[in-house]
Amino acid sequence: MILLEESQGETFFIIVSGAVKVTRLSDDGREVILAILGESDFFGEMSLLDGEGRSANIVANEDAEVLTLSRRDFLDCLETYPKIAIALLEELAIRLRKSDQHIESLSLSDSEHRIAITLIRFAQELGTIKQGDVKISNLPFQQDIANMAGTSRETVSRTLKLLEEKDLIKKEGKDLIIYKFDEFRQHFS
Amino acid sequence: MILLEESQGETFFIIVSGAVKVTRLSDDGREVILAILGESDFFGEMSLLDGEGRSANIVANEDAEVLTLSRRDFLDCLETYPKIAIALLEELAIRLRKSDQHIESLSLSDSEHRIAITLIRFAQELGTIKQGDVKISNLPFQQDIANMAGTSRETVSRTLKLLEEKDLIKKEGKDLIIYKFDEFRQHFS
DNA sequence: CAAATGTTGTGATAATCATCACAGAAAGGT
DNA sequence: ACCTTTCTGTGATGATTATCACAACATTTG
Repeated sequence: MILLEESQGETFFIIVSGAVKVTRLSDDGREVILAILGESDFFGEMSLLDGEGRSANIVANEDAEVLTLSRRDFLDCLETYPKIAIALLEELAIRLRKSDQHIESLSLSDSEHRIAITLIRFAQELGTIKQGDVKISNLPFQQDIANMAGTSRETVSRTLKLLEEKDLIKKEGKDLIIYKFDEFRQHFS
Repeated sequence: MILLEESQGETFFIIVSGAVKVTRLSDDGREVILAILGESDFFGEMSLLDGEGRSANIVANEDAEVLTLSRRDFLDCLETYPKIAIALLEELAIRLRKSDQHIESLSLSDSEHRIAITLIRFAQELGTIKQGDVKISNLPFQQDIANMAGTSRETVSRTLKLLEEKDLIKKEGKDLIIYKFDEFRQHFS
C-alpha cells in the first residue's frame, strides 16, 4: 500500500517500474478500482492541487519503484515552468476523458460490455501488440476485473468463458490474448 | 445545444448565468449526464488541452449566458500566468474527485443510494441552504436524474416517493427540499 | 512436499431493476 | 381556452445479475 484514502498528502509520485491500482473502499469493505497506472504514469497530484485528503488508495499490484517529489518542489516547479503545468493539465484532461467513458459504460452497458471495456483498458495500459492481437501478461485477478467493471467475480468468470467461446479472447495461463484488438474495441465501445 | 460530442473544438467557455448539463450519448440514443455546471463554472478546456475532439455534449438546461475564449488566447493565458494554470489544475483535480465518487457510487450502490447521491450533487451545484435544509429550485426532470444516476425514469419516480415517505425529502411543485442536508449526505455517501 | 491459503468454475436461487403499458397531471403553443 | 406535447405515477412482468455454496485447481509457505 503506497497511499491511503483520506490521509493528508504532501507528496507527488512518479512510477519508474511496476504497476499500481487506484482504488476506493466502501464502508462495508467492497473495493472499486478506478484505474491501473503503469510505468511513467504519476499520482498524488490531486491532494497537492486542491488541498483535500487523498481521494483514493494506491496499491502496488506487483513490485514497483516510484520517485517522489515534495509539495513545495512540485508547486515551485509548476510556477517556474508553465510548460510543465500545461503538460500536467493535458494529462488530467486525458484522465477526465477516461473517467467519463468509465461512467458512461457503468451507466449504460450490461456486464458483458463492461467487462470487455475493462479488458480494453487493461490492454491499453499493460498490453503488448503482436499482429493485431494484444497480449495482456499477468492479467489481474477476476476479483480486480470485477471491481473495476462494477460487477461480481462470478460474472467475470462466466463472461470470460463466453468471450472465449466466441473466439474473441484466449486465456493462456496468466496471460490473456485479445484477438483483433481494433475490431474488439470497435465492437464493445 | 452549445457543444457537440466529437466535434473539433477551438473555444473555451465560461458560464455567466444559467446552468448546463454535460452529457454523452450512446449509439442507440440513450443519454448519460456526467455533470451539471452552473454560474462561474467553465467547460471546453479538455479539447483545447489534449487536442482530441469534444468529449461530451453541452446542453443548456435553461437560458444561459456564456463567455468564450479562443484556443490561442486560452493557451497564451496559461503560459503567461502560471497562477491561472494552477487554478485550472485545481479545478480539474476537483472534477476528477467528483468523477471518482460518481464511479464509486455507480459501481457499489443500489438505485436508492445512487438517486440520493444524485440529489446531493444537484443540491451542491444548484441548491440554497435554509436552516440545515437545502432547497433545489427547478429540480431537473426525472429523466435527467435517471440519466445521471444510471437508472430508469420509473425507478426515480418510485424512489422519490419512497424518500418522501421516509420524510427525508419533500416535493413542492418544481422545487425539492432535502431535510437535514448534512445527515442526508452522511447517510447516503 | 504437505498443508494452508488463495483463485477460479459453475449450478441453483433470489433480488433488483428495466421495460412495457397506460392514465392522469402539468406545461406550452396558437 | 383548447389542443398538443411533455412529464409523472404506478401496476405487471421478465431479464439480468448478485449471492450463496462448494468443488477443483493453483500458489505460497513452513
